Amino acid sequence: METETGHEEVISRNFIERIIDEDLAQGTHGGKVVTRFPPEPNGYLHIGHAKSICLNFGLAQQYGGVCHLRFDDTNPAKEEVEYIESIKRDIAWLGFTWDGYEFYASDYFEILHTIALKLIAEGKAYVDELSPEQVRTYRGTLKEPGVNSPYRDRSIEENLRLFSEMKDGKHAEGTLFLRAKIDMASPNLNMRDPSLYRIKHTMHHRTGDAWSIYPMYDFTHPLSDALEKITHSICTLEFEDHRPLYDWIVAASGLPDVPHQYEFARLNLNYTVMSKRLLLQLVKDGHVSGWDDPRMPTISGLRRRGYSPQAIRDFAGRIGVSKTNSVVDFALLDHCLREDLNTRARRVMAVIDPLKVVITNYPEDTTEYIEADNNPEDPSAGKRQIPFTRELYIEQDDFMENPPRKYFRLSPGREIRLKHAYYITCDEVIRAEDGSIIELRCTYDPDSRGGWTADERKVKGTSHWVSAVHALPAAVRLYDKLFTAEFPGEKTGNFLDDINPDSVRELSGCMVEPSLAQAVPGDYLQFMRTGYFCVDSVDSSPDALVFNRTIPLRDSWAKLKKKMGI
RNA sequence: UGGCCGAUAGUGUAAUGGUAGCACUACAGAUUCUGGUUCUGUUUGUGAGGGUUCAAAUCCUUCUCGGCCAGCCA
Repeated sequence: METETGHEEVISRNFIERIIDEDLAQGTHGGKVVTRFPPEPNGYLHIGHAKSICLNFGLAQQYGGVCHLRFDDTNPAKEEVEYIESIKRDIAWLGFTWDGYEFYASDYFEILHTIALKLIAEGKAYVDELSPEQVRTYRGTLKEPGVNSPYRDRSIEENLRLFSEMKDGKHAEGTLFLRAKIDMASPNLNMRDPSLYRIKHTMHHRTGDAWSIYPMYDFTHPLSDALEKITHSICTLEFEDHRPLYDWIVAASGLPDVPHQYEFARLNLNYTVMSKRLLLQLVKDGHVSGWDDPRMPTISGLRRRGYSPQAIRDFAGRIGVSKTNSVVDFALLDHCLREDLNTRARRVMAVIDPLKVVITNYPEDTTEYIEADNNPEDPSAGKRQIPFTRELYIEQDDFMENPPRKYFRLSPGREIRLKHAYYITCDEVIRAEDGSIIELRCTYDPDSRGGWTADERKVKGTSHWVSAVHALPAAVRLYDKLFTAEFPGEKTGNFLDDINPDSVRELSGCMVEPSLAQAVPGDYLQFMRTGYFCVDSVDSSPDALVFNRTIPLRDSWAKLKKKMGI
């Protein structure tokens, strides 16, 4: 890329790109780049996974390689088909394709078993029968070395026989297990004879009851990578300690292709939680309506909330890739969202908290249609006609009887502009018996049609509005952060203590412009002057519209109000 | 304190021996038929000490702080 000065622009690369560049230069993997995204189907994908997905699929795209989607389904006790479906849906929605490269670790069970046999035959693995408690004791501690299991030096024949019995389901869970024979004194606990296979008499969602032994992650993962000829196996920081084991397993297998593992820092976001265990708890305990609750940081939650895949991908690109543990500010995600939605969202008028306005000098029984831009940021989005009549609704917030300084919306005697329509002046305030304001009587200036006048007089305030007879009633859900604390659970140790009691507020009786009758889930909408919204994909129906607020518009008036102490 | 990893404005991320930059946030102003958008500007940084060098965020060294690891989970 050339800059204006003609100098070559330095394109900064993250540490993984540099490694790949170097590998390509050295011809390490025959010039190939093959990555993989290896979710365990035991929960829904969240924004942290999106970072990994964008990284792995993005790298493959960038280097003309491929990225495999591989389900790491080695623990049937926790995994379900529902999760596989949701994961595929989410990755596709984010905009990535894996074509024919869809794999399952369970497809390798047969060959994995063969490799296990080979390790046993070479004296690199043995069947142990220590109890789980004993295993813990024998493993030693962080500072003290472990002790060899008394079963460590069984004959190869006996190991083979026992392993075969395990496979044939002749033993109970937790009795026998296969472990690698490495080094019980290693300072790296992962190398203290890690387990390779455990007995589980559980139905597997793909292999059914074919197996009563299942391979462990540390055995399965490196071999799956080698089998698929993965070149760069990218995982998160907590697996750094596993890399020596990863390399040991690949070497012991004798498989020809040697993938390498690289670790990067997982995404942390403030004001939310990112572990599947905690997210599962929110779902199971009913703190949210499900994995796709619009307050959840899951991909499906963000989608239902109205996020665009482009915004999420942009975010993933901006947070960078490094080995530094960090916490990204939620404000950056907000920014990416608003920036994308600003160009994408169709502008509509919706009054969330209606206040009736009667224009006394406007004829009754007259409807005039006013033209409005669908998106001022994008002329190709076209225009539409909006009905204007004598009786309208505007936002309660857009009227104040005794306005403070710098308030330039409607108040008695003051003139404002109705967006796209006319200037109106408030003449009279109508109250209910309890004193509350229920209606405004206004007059309009017929010469201000379209929102301007020939005399070019300044009208600072502009309100959105809907025609009372044409407006569609709707429910609107105003979402806020799920947690009030920047680091949920930091104070008390229990993240539930920091749940935001006002994370959702549902308003009914909102009035939206008639064009919204055609809105469908997946549409990106901006309720002018209010925020970005979408049609709720679960609860909305044509005769009972439900909108979710994706994110409010920036509101400098709210800031000002706060500063002035109002 | 066994091992591994990390530390650059408030946050995230560049600079790989040669002018510490970018984005977000915050703040100030301009523009605006959305108090949106857009534009302009401002504040703030190399964890500490020592060393090598003409020159150190970068190399060496000591220290400090933080993260991860003792599942038959991934």
